[in-house]
Amino acid sequence: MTLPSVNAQSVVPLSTSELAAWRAFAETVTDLNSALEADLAPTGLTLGDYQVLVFLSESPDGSMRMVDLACRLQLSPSGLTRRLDGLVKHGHVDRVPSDTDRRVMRAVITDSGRTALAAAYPVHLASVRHRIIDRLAPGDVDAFTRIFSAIASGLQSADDSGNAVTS
Amino acid sequence: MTLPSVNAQSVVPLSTSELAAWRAFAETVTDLNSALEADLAPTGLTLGDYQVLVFLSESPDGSMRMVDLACRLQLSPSGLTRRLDGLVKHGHVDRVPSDTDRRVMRAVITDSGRTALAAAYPVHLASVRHRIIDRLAPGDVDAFTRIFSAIASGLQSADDSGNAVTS
DNA sequence: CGTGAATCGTTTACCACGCAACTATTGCGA
DNA sequence: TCGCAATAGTTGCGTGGTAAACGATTCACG
Repeated sequence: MTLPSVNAQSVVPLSTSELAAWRAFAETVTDLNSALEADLAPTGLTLGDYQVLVFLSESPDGSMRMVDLACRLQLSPSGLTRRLDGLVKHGHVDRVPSDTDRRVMRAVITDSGRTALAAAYPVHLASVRHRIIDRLAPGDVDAFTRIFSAIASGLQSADDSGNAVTS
Repeated sequence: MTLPSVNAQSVVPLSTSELAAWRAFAETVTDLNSALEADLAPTGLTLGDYQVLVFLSESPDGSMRMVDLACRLQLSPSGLTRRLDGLVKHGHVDRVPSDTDRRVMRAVITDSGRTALAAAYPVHLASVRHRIIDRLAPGDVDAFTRIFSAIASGLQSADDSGNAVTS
């Protein structure tokens, strides 16, 4: 504890262009999410509901274990329980106990769920395209992918380890 | 139901590279926010608290009207009221009624608030730098700014107007 | 086998936010 | 100047998230 918190003080500040990048990002993400949510709202699905249906529909048998689904959705177990409650109430998803492991419940997309997803898909597609993709200059699509892949890869391991990010 | 919902169907799907960009973004943003929040947690401030203090400290007299602050924070009036409750309780912010308009309350950053902000600043700076900026290739910083400025500009007007986004 | 650790899902606080209703105040127009 | 719409902030309520505690089940290992 004699060392002055290792490296917190010695970080080189953001340059003007770096600061601009960070601010543009931070100020936009919230609004963007709100817009995507609002675009999807007329379909009767929230963005969260939509993602559940997407993941389930992409599964070969249209079902997933709760744990796996929660992981994909970046949701806590209890959060997924609540989110599924809504989808089950609307008839878009069924809860089915696994026959091989009596601890696990599988979420299964219903016909109603597939119908709702099919109806929401073009709306969401148009939303993403108009709000984001169409705003990008030709070369920026790849830059976009490159940037967030790089950020994501740095996020995987270094949670509270602090400095062991890379070199 | 004869017409295929006007224009939802006619949207051109995402290409492989466009889809990759969208997925990389969508899957990363949540984790990134969690990481920034976790990095800042040891300072005793949430990201939301931090932003309040930043905005107040940037004001010439260290104070702002609730409405203006809520707008900057992209928060509802009630949301700001409650967020300030916490900061006031911790002594980082004072509520002071305006002397020119008795409807308005001004949030004022206290010495304690400036101290907490000064302590949190290098932590947050290091967080943003390590999580984001240092991950970017040289030319990508400007691409980052360009991308989110473009997205933000498209968000400003077109809320539920649907298609009047641009051309 | 059998027992203790690990896993799975839910329930129970608790917290943060938005919406709508409400009070107080201001400002505009007849 | 009177009255009414608009504005500012707070509060009650519903929603949706997490963390922690809990029961049920499975797994690993002696």
